[in-house]
Amino acid sequence: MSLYAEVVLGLPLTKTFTYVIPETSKALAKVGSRVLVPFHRREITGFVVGLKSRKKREDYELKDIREVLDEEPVFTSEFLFFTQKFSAASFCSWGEMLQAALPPSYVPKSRVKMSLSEEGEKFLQSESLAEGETKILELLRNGTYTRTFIKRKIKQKNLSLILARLEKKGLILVQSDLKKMRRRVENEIDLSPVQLEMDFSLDEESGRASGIISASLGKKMFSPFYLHASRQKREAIYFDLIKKILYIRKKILYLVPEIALTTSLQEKFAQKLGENVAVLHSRLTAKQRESEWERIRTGRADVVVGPRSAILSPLSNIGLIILDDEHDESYRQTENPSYDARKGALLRAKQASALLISGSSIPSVEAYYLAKRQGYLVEITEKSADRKVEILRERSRKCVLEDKLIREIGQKLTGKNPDPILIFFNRRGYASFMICPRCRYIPRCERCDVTMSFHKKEGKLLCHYCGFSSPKINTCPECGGKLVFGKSFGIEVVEEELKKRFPGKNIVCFDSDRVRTRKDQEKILSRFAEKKIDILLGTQFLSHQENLPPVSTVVILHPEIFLTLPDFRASQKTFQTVNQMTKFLAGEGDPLLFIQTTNPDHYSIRHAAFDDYDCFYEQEIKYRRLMNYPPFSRLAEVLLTGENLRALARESRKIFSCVKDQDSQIETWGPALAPVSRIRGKFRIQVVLKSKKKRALDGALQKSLEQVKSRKTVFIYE
DNA sequence: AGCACGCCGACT
DNA sequence: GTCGGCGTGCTC
Repeated sequence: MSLYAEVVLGLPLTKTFTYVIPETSKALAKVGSRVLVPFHRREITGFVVGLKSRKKREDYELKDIREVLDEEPVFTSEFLFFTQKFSAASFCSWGEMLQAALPPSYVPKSRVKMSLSEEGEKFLQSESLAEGETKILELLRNGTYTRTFIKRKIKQKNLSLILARLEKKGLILVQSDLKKMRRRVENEIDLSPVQLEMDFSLDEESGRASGIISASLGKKMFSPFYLHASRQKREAIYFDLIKKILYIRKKILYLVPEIALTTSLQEKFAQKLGENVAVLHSRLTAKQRESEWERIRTGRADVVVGPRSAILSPLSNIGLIILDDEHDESYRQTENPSYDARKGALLRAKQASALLISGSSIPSVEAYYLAKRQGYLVEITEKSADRKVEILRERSRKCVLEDKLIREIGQKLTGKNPDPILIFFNRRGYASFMICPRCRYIPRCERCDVTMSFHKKEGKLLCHYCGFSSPKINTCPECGGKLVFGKSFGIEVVEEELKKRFPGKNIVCFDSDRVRTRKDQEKILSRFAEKKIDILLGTQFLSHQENLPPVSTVVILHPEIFLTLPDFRASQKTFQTVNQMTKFLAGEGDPLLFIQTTNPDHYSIRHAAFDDYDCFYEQEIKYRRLMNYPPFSRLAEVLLTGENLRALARESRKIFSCVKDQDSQIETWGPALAPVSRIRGKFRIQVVLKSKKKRALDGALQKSLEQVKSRKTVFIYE
């Protein structure tokens, strides 16, 4: 009797595929194993998600599994179940999600490669061929290449036809190669309980908070908590809880928004836990990634620390998931597979009957609202030190820095005890575009629908979306006029202005364009700490540096840039950014905060300046309620991307009409071109759906997406 | 996603 | 009439 396997593939397909398990592999093929399968003239890796002894229908001939790649499955059935639900909730492909859960080297794919045959070699010397054909053969003389490589090298259209012709004539050899990955499987081991010497003494309030949370440990069921407290307090409480979880021999998943934050955490853990901590993220080398992954899978690691992708780590027996800095939008993975790790954390904790602690000092209003309403909010409120705040209304658009600001900075720098100053401004480059005043020509990126930013220091034009750059041009290529800078200036202008106003002072600019390496970062930060820098100017990139020493004066220029974005969370983003920047104010010594803005009365800016989360929340939630935005509704943004704009337009209209047919009460926006309508040569069209009836939205979305052929990404806000 | 098939305009 | 564009459909 034959045995069949249900296989999912790492492609944007919703179906599973049935394969015959050959006699010889019967013992080996298990649920959760990787298999190599033939699929549409290719060989790719699939994942067994079910076994069957009878096939469903006889419509077509089933193919055999070529090879079972694992002796031990890579996925447990719990993990398969989790990813199935998580991918469905994220409207992305299950197979792609499973693929993303493995080290890339574990997902072999056959590459069809072309090489010159002996026949072809002879031909090349004697016969005459079409121009395209000769070019290809000449290229292949140098080696064996894949289709895509040849496509890139030779700018010939309908290449596949020519290749097919050459193959038919026997001039080229087409072979599929496969780099197979050996997987070093270690036996699972049962570690004796960790020797815990972690002693984090908690203050009274933190102790109480930790107590409230750990009280639910005994229940052994899913229990969510939201911890609203400062970073320091949160960390102490997390560690206290981690200790308790380890004691009952369960595992911990600790999520942070950025890879950079894993390093310092890892160090903190390593001192106490040694080998028991694993780190998983995309910047590890292939080898590191494999070894960390196997260590986690085999139960050698008790704690896994990582960014959003770590939600897909092969950890079993989870007792606690920590979701720190819950408000941070980098928990959202924006492409293939797209998901929100916060949603994943919730699902995974539920399935594991684990504790879930979300934490932040500036919660997203959605999460805060829910936590309040469902009674799992734990708060430790601290009054931040008194600060003097001055919000300067910008009067004329022409000046970079208001006179008053210049005076104040000058005083600070020359006063009795001069103290370094931090200045934040969030726009890279010198000017965000150049323009010909005569014919209105503006240099734009070839592959994206944006203007090229002018970077003076590097003397070039740069696209901030795809990274394409070209040398600076002075004259208009259309009419020969002299190009001038567009009116929205960048950080380099601020730097120039500061240097002009304060000659002799040491002014350093810290942005992602000029501070590239880790070493450069550290060099500047340590010089700043030693007070060898008078003014440190930086973009948001600087505000993400967590070990920046506090200073007595912080200046924020134009935080209202975000408010112009067509995004219902613009205020929240502004609040979070500004508030994060104010965290660098020292607690003592008359801290002083300046904000120069065209929008000085906006509540997000005002409340962030005074570090007043509660007031911000009250106002923001009012607005959300009024506008029926999340958390009072569910909002789904469907983004279609592809080379062909016509096809996209057609597909997007399909979504629109299908949703309307399903449920006329769902509010829709668009279809419309996305704010940036083309990136890297791919057009972007979006449809936004909104509904109070969350189930209805999901259902309608599911149904309409089935009919859409183009690449789609769904962002859910709730 | 990739890749083949099949149907329409512009050219040796 | 063919070549070569792109819309359409399929992959166990």
